[in-house]
Amino acid sequence: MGWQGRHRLRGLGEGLVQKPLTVAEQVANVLRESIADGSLVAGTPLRQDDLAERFGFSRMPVRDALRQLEAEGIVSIHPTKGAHVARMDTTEIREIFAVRELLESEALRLSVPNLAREKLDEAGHVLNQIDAEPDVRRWGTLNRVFHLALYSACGNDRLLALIEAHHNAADRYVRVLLSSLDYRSQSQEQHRDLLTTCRHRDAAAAVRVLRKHLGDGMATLAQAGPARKP
Amino acid sequence: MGWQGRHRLRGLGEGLVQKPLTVAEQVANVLRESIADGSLVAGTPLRQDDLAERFGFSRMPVRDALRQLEAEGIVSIHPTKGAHVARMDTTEIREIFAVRELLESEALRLSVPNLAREKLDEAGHVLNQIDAEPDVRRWGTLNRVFHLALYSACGNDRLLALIEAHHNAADRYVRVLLSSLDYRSQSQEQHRDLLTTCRHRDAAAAVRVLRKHLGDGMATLAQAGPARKP
DNA sequence: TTCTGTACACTCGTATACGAGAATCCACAT
DNA sequence: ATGTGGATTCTCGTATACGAGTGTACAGAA
Repeated sequence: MGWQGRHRLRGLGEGLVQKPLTVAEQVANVLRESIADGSLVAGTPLRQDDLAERFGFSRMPVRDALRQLEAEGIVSIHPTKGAHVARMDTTEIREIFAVRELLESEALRLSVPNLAREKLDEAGHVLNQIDAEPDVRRWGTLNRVFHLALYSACGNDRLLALIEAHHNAADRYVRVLLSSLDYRSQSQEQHRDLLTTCRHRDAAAAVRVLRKHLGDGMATLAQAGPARKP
Repeated sequence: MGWQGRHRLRGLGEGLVQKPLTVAEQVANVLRESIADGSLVAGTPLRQDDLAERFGFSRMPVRDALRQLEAEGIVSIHPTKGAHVARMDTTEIREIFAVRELLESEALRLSVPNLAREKLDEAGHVLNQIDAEPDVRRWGTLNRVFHLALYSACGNDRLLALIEAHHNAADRYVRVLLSSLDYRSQSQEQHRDLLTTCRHRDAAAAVRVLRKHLGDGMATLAQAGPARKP
């Protein structure tokens, strides 16, 4: 496992700490990232003792973090049986992508007319970063940043939060796709189409591109067929 | 406060306990219900010590419960400052209802063609229950049951879960509406229209009715203007 | 050899305990 | 009378400790 931080968790957002970051939240952030980037694969048991020892804290903040992640849907907890990285079968992936398509289409439709030029440029910059980024692990994060930038002007924070949550839930599976260079170039092409339509303020066309983008991703994923329950 | 259960929490679903109900979950259920039915109004501070003593347990399960409720968006937690029942200003209510309209319209559209006749009858039965129910506190629950019954055949469990969560988040504000008999009768009328269109398998019409139903509710709420920050 | 029962080990849920940070209140000075 | 400083108190976050439930492994009997 390559994610142990061990006493060195704080490191992002060190300067502008509005809310004091509790240990539980830091642990949750590290675990979420490790799950998203594939370091922790589906089904991996998450023992409270192990995690506590690994991070160098007690079990209490670990418990809090696990509960938080359970609420986000990326770990499952059974009382007396422990927690494990949530599994997703094909039907669940289909469900997630259906919800994503619904949420993101609406957000995009609302956002396009109000998108500032800076945001568009920012999104374009992220696309270039993706092209230049060799490390697949960071691709998921950049992908999320790009999409959220396009939705950012939708004027509904709750909608954005939902979208981000579902992105996180799906990221570790999407990452499987990204190992394929074919899919990556196809995805980037769609991303640029998306950005262009947004620049032209053509919301309807943008939504069409987005729907195809998500549909292609899901189809590839469902076809690949993720791991089954043991 | 009229919600203290104190050592007598278990009582619903006593027989078929698939997962052992932890104390934390029981506490969460009681708190959620108390918030939804208005016993705990927005802004009420939730002190861990108080709750623990009131319920007769220690602070640990209370902490777990609060974290769970925070994830559901109905309580806010600030580290070192404690938890309180989440406040919602007008814009947030607007956001919630926008999301609800999006989610529930889609669920209804998908569900209508597949709704079994039993479910329709069940929904109709719930409507009669609402008419016969004098206690406003139970109205919110019945309302949720009715709506979810109509969506139940949408074939997307995750979508249903999202809808239920947003119902819970909004329930305590909707409850304010229900104290008005005017709104209650209007709402019931729309409910029956909704059921009728579903019986005719007219998804488009059903969605129109639902949109108006939700739109009216939000408009009334936004106009009423909920409590401000102190 | 196989099946069963018992005992052990493991993990979680919950309780208690301690330290740190924030808020409040009172006293004192201006 | 009012503003400021400090001390007390309150609450939370985290650590440690204990009890209960479950799974497993080993031994003994069929």
